[in-house]
Amino acid sequence: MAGSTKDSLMQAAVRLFAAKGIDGTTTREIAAAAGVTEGAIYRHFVGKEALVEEIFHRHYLPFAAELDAARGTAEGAEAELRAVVRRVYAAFDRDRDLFAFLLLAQHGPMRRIADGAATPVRVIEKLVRAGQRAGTIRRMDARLATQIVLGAVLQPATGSLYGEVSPPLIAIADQVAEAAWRAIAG
Amino acid sequence: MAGSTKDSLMQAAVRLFAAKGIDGTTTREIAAAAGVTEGAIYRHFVGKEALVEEIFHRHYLPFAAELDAARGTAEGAEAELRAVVRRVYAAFDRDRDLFAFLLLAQHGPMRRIADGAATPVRVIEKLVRAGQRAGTIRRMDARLATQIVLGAVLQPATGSLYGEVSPPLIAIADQVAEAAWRAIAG
Amino acid sequence: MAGSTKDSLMQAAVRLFAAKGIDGTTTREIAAAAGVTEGAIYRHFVGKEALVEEIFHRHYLPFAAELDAARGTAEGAEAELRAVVRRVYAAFDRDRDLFAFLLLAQHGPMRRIADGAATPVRVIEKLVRAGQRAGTIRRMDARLATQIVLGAVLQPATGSLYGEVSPPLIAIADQVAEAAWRAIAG
Amino acid sequence: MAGSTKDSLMQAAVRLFAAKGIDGTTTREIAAAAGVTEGAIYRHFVGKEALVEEIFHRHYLPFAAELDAARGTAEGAEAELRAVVRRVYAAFDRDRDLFAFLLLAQHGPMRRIADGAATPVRVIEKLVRAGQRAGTIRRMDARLATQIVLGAVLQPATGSLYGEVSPPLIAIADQVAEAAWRAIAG
DNA sequence: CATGAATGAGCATTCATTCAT
DNA sequence: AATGAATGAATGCTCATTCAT
Repeated sequence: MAGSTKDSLMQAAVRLFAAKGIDGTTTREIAAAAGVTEGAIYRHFVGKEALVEEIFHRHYLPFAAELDAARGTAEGAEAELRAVVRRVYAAFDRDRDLFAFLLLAQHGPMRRIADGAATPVRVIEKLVRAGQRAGTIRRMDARLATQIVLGAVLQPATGSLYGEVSPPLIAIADQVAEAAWRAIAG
Repeated sequence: MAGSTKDSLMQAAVRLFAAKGIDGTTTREIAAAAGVTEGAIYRHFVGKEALVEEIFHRHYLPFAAELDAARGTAEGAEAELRAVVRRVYAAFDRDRDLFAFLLLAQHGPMRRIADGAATPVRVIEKLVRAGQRAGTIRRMDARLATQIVLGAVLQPATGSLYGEVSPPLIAIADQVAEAAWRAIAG
Repeated sequence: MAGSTKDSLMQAAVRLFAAKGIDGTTTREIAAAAGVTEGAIYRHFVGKEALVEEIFHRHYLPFAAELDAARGTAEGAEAELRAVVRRVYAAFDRDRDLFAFLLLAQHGPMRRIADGAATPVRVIEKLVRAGQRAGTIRRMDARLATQIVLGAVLQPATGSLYGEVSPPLIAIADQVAEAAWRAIAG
Repeated sequence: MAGSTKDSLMQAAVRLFAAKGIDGTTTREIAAAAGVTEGAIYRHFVGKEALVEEIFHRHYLPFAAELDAARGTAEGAEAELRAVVRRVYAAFDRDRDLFAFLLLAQHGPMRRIADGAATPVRVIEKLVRAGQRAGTIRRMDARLATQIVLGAVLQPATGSLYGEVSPPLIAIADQVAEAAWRAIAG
């Protein structure tokens, strides 16, 4: 299959980035983990930064679209939120390394890239604003409400990475969705 | 004045770490920002890692103690939570760089250090368990409830660093405390 | 050609080590003398110390074996000593830098390595003990007799490095061998 | 007493130089071993090199004079040699560190300094030339004969530093002197 | 005399990247 | 496509030395 080495590199990079950070991971380590030499990286990516960006693009924006689609299938803000949380935790359970990478990449060099785009944050914000218009979500700053929900949902995922919460996360999805809902319900 | 250079170094380091990450900040940069040469770092710290650890120790554990004290002055879990959130946001407003550093250092090399100790996380957990015993907080996994509250409180701080929420945070402390409370209230 | 850069590095290192000592020679200088950049050193050696050790291993123990072989071809301790001295001085004339390096490395970090092994010192000691059993060498502490012979043979080589004795040393090999022999003959 | 710190520094330096070489010993280590701070070194010496030179001057040339005096009290080359060896080994037994330093300093930066001067080497050479004139020492290149004797005498000292020969050396002085004498006797 | 903080040049080593094969 | 050798800049750190106190 075409791109086998490229995939190995991206997979190895995700694992290492999740464990040691982007700056803390060297090209040598990535190559070694993928079973190739450093030079091979540059056959598939312009450089380390491009490798990071490609992983991010390949997963972050599609993930936002996936989330938005899940939201669209539900009726009412509460059901939408439950659908979104389920989808987030399913993604987490599917590939923890990738999720951890996405979590930390947002604080790093990916800030600009994710700026205007349809990110997961914007999906939740849309949901919040619709709920407020419908009167089911309390009147408060929508950006703030979004951050509160985001934190309530993502922090258990982070906590799971560090052993504070037991996997799989899908098992607690509805519980968290309900808690997040009460936090902002009108 | 005692410790002037050492303090300059720590202050400069916090600012740079918050902006570019620990691995992304060089000793050269820290020294330049503090107005000294690199060698001076090593008169005050064993190495870069020791500098990171000293900043962490000097602020993280004391911060947890401060939080626990704030919690102790309030009556009932709801009031306790409000007091804790106020204290957290006051700390954030006081020194955003330091708060940002503390936030990211937890994911990095500080994990072990903060392990058993009386961390902010444990302060909230204590509050949650007490509330559950008193029947004011819903019966659910205490660790999970802690993570939900933690996320609801800290994510707005993170969002503030990235322009999603307007400073000062103290202005929204009670609002957030109330939202976090509803999320877990019985 | 195999190992060209590696060989250049080792050759350059030997020359510089002989002239300025191991601690007194920098990786910068070695790389420059070999016509490469510093980084190239680390493709071939784990570090500076490993470079020193590899030079030592590649020459010191083989040299001991060569000496032992020369000893084995002669009959009687006196002839053996003459054969050994000839071989030592031939090696010196062949590569003075290498010999100088071997001489000084023995006092430095190579002490342990050469400890139990079949070193040149042990070759001479074997010769001495055999001579004593045969009655051609005086009864005295074999270790001491070995050191006396060793000094009588090596000091002219050291002296040659400093202009006290004219090269080539092979020209005085028999003379020195005879003097060393008389020193310990029965 | 005046010069107490200076003496401590020189004594500490000798010990460290003997153990780790001159380049391998740092000013920090010397200061620490002497119980002062680095700055104190520069109150007594222009720099590290001056410290090395002062130790060398204070001991090497006086030692040569002592040797020459010892030689002068004996009658005939053989007796002279015995007197010299006794004095050398007595010096070794008195301060092994100092002797080891002197031994290695000769290969290092002290070469020029010791060049024209009345060094121990020249004392032995004088003895050899006189013996050759008197007919008691074989006719051979005097510089070579000097090196042979030098090696036969000093190598057991070096060997003693490395555990090949048991101290005290004064116990084997006459034995070594006799061996060295036979090596060059007519 | 001695300290302790600071310097600035230099150290061994590592990095992301290039390129001939 | 991939390798393996090489680069050159940068990294964290150490060195001998200086100097105000």
